[in-house]
Amino acid sequence: MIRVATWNVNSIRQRLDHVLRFLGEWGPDILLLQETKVEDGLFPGAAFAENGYTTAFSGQKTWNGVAMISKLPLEEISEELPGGMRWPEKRILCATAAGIRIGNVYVPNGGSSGDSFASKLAFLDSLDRVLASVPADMPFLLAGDFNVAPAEDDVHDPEALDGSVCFHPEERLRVGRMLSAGAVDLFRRFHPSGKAYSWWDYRELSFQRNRGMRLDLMLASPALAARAESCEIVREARKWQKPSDHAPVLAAFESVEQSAVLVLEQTR
DNA sequence: ATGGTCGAATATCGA
Repeated sequence: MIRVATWNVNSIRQRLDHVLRFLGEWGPDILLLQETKVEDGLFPGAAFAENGYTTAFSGQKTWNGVAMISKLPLEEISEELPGGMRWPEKRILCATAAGIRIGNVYVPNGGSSGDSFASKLAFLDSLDRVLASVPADMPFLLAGDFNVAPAEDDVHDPEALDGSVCFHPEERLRVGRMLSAGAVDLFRRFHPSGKAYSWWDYRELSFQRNRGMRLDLMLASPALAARAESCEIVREARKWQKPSDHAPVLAAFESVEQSAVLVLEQTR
């Protein structure tokens, strides 16, 4: 079994204790982080090394920043996604672990000014091309903070929020394209309906009132989705002292050896 | 319609 998680931590330096606690209590083999908000020279890699994890990170001062924390070796670490997608800000990190090519993304929020929304749509268009470039038999995971709630069950009030940032038809259309092209939204594979959120605004007691959005997604290629065993949102972490506004999302996959046995049994 | 709460960096901006 291989466990992979994604978490927008809203500053790795503010959330270091939370990340170590999550690693200890939930045991992911690989954890993808977004919004680390730290340049590479100040990334707290030693704290993870002391606990037996290897790290890869791509950060910048003040904003953005992505990282991967792993028990397993991280190979072919790159700031480029399959098909050649790159981005001028530090929003992309890609590596192979346990034979799975894993793309970690922090999609622009797109909420502050006019051209930032256009840039968000361009980022989502590029992700669509990334997925199209991946062969169906390649185990590939595209995960992170997409800043898009794909469906009505992914927001607390779809009527009120329709057309607003993170629940705008143009954003949902683009995520919908990825899903209809064959990418599998792992959380919805195991929880096809029902309200579910991974982010709650710090303001207006949103978490206490459970008014949130499901913005953190794990999209699996068909080959990897076939090996998925579970996918959960770890709401508990949003209750910890001084939390991130996002909760981790954790998925489990059969190891290649397990799935090979399954295929043999099915073809017998 | 506005502001509400965080984080980085120290006045505001981004989310």
